[in-house]
Amino acid sequence: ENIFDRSRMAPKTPIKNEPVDLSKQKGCTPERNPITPVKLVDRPQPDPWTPTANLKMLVSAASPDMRDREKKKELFRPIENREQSNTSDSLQYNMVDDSTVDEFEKQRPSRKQKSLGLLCQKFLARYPSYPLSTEKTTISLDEVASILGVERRRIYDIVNVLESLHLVSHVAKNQYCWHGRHNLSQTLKTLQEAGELQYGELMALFQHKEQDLEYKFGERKREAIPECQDRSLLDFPEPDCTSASASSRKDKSLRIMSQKFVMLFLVSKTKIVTLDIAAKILIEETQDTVDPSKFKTKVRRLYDIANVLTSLGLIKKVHVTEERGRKPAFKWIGPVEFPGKTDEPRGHSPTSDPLPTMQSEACAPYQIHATGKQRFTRHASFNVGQPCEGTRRKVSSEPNSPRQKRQACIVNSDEYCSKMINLAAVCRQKIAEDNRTCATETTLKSGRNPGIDSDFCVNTLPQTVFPVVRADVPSLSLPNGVSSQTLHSSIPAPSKTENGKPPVLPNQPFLCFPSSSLFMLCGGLRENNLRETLPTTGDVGNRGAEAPAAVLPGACQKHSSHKCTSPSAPANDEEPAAKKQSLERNDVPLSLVVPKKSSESPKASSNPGSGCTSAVHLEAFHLDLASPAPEATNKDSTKPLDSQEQEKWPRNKDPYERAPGKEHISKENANQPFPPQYLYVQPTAGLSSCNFLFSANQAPAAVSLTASQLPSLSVPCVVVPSAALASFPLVCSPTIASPVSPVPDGSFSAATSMSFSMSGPASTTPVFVGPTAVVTPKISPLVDSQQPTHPTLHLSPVLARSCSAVKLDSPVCMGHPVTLLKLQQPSSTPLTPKSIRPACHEAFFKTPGSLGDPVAWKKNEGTQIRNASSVQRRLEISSTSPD
DNA sequence: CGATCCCGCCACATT
DNA sequence: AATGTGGCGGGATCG
Repeated sequence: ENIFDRSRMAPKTPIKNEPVDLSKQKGCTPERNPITPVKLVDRPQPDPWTPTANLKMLVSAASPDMRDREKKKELFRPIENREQSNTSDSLQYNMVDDSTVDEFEKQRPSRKQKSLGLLCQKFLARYPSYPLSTEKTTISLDEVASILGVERRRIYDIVNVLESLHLVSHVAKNQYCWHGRHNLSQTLKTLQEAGELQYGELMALFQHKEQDLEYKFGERKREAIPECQDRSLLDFPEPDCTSASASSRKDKSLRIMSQKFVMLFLVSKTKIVTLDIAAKILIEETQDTVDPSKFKTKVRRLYDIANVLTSLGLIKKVHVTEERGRKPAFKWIGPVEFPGKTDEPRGHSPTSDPLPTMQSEACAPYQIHATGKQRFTRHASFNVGQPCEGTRRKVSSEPNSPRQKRQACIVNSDEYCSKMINLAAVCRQKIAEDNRTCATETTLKSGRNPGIDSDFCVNTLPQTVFPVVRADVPSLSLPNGVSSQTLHSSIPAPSKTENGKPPVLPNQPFLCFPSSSLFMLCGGLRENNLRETLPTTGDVGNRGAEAPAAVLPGACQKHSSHKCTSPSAPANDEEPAAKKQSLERNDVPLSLVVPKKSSESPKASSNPGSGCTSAVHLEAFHLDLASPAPEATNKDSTKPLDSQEQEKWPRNKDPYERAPGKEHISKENANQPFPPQYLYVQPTAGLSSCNFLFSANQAPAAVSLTASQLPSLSVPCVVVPSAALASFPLVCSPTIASPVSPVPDGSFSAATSMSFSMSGPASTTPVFVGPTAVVTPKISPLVDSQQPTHPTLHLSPVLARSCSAVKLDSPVCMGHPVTLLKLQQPSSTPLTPKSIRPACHEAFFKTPGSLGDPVAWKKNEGTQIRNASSVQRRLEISSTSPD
């Protein structure tokens, strides 16, 4: 070091460092002695040099060199690192020694250059946003700190925020594991849900205006509310923190603050949060008396967090001018839709890894769900996907406990808002009660799951709720444009409807059968024969029961890596949570029908295989598509997918026009008469080992299948061993394989066959069954290519999406691109002011996911695609900002 | 002068 | 006790 100093610093050093340097200097060079004194004399020293400072200088000076040598010189200019502010002083003396010094001086690190935001960018630049699942990237704090030329403390600031979003995880001492943004949307979704529970009302209050009212309603609408309420209510009261463990003060840490901060954005209607409001909300304890100092401190922290979030591209700084003047604020510019769409799918699979942590940390409140344990188990398995598994273990084990504590803490913090919340709570309770009546059964189901982790709870609850909420089917049948609207409207309605009809809302498109084991899934495909299955659904449907023929094969694809839907039943079957099975389609299943017992009968009748299960769960997902013709008979569907797709493609070209909204949809509809629907019948516990999937019909699929290869399968139903399902997530993509997919139908058939065979044994890998041939390998490439082009995406992309989705995190598969689009549009569309539907969607998705096994899809193949989320984003963008 | 937020002390946690 | 973490707030810098 000394040497080093001499070469470079020598001149400067003397000036600055009085005592220390002197000693050193003396040792080193007598010459300087004289100098030093002079300097001192000259300058009374503005510099507060401290021994530490010297050390720092040395270190900093050294570090840069190190970097250059060792690493690439790339990084930054040494300048940054150096703190020598010696400038003036040094100049005088130093001039002699080094002219170069001056330069450094000039460049002195302006504050900005050292900002946390910039530092964070550098940090992020070192790691891929979407690392391959296979590669686990470990981050060494010391290493990074030295490379970036900052103190480790700063790295903590960054890492803590990143950890709150699950971009990294704390593996071990000084070691963090980089996950990238694969799970980001999932995390955000979770946070949003949590946020709604905790802050929805508060935010509404803060954001006064008439909006508030709406806001509240909207929130209530969302599934979260009811659920949350229960939880929240429960949780809040609990002072658990204390008891649970000595809550370490750390619990409140930056991490939690960060999550809460993000929640505020996600809950905020405007997506803009002012610092003061955030600080007020986040300050624990009495909101009444806001200790000024505390407030100030909080704001400081928020700046720290905001800097990191800004670097992540999730928020941006803005100013809001209010009566009083302009206030600093931040606007959320990250993804927003997860709830409904993107997230849904993800929810399932992604939940596995990310959620656990997330939930534990952030969402202490949600514990209710039953699903928990199962997930846990799976959870472990899930880990596979993630990069740092080995580490994970630790994490999972270790962190959990601590995190739990944290949760407790969180709860407490929430309490501070209790007053405000209480008001809301009252309302919620009412609502919740209503819901409960309806949901009770469902809940019970969830409850069945023996082990429930608090972590998972969040998801499950909402899910459970959803089913309940949606009652009406009518909307389902809706024609195109209408359908989309209805869906949305319907969704919101429920919440509002709280008035009284919990179980079935008139408006709602879906019927809820509390205990029903059946779920209907509606694929984007036009014809789903499913409706037959459900009386109510019938509307959806379409043609008769027979229609359903198109079996899953076409519709559903399983992908080993993909997460598709999950079927749920936990592999074990022990607890066949009815819901779990839900498939998800990521698509946006508009409606969900859960006919319970009653439904069973119908289904059973309808289904040949039904016999297996006395209690079958039927899940129906509905794509919003308003397909023009519900009528579209099977036969229509029978049209070769290709043809349809082809048509679509061309159209895709014009996406822009469509984009605006419904119109777009209508077109699609035209193309696709119906969203395909699938019925998934789960065997009740133990009953059958087989699961049946019925495709509403996708003609194409059916056709292809039968024609090409699965003559035997002519039957509309696909039977999948429950066990298999459990282990695999099913994805049903009503949509046809995009033309892109090279795989011929034959492949498809093969796939199907495989699925069956697979089912028997418990294979961990999910099978993807698609009407069209699905090619796993291909998928990835396709996805990539497609992604870039957003417009096209929506159409063909189905597969891609599904794939992508799968790859990513989302457990759910998106089967129907179209549907998604539609949904999004509406949501994105300015038309409906309220974003209600999103919530609904989310709930939707969640349900399956949460219920369903938490398949650990996410891992999937190594190659992960940016997810559906990205796609969605694009979509949204396109739709939202129509050019 | 208010908005930002760097810096690093020091308490607490972990090893 | 050493070391890792990270809460916290003084006070510098920015605009």
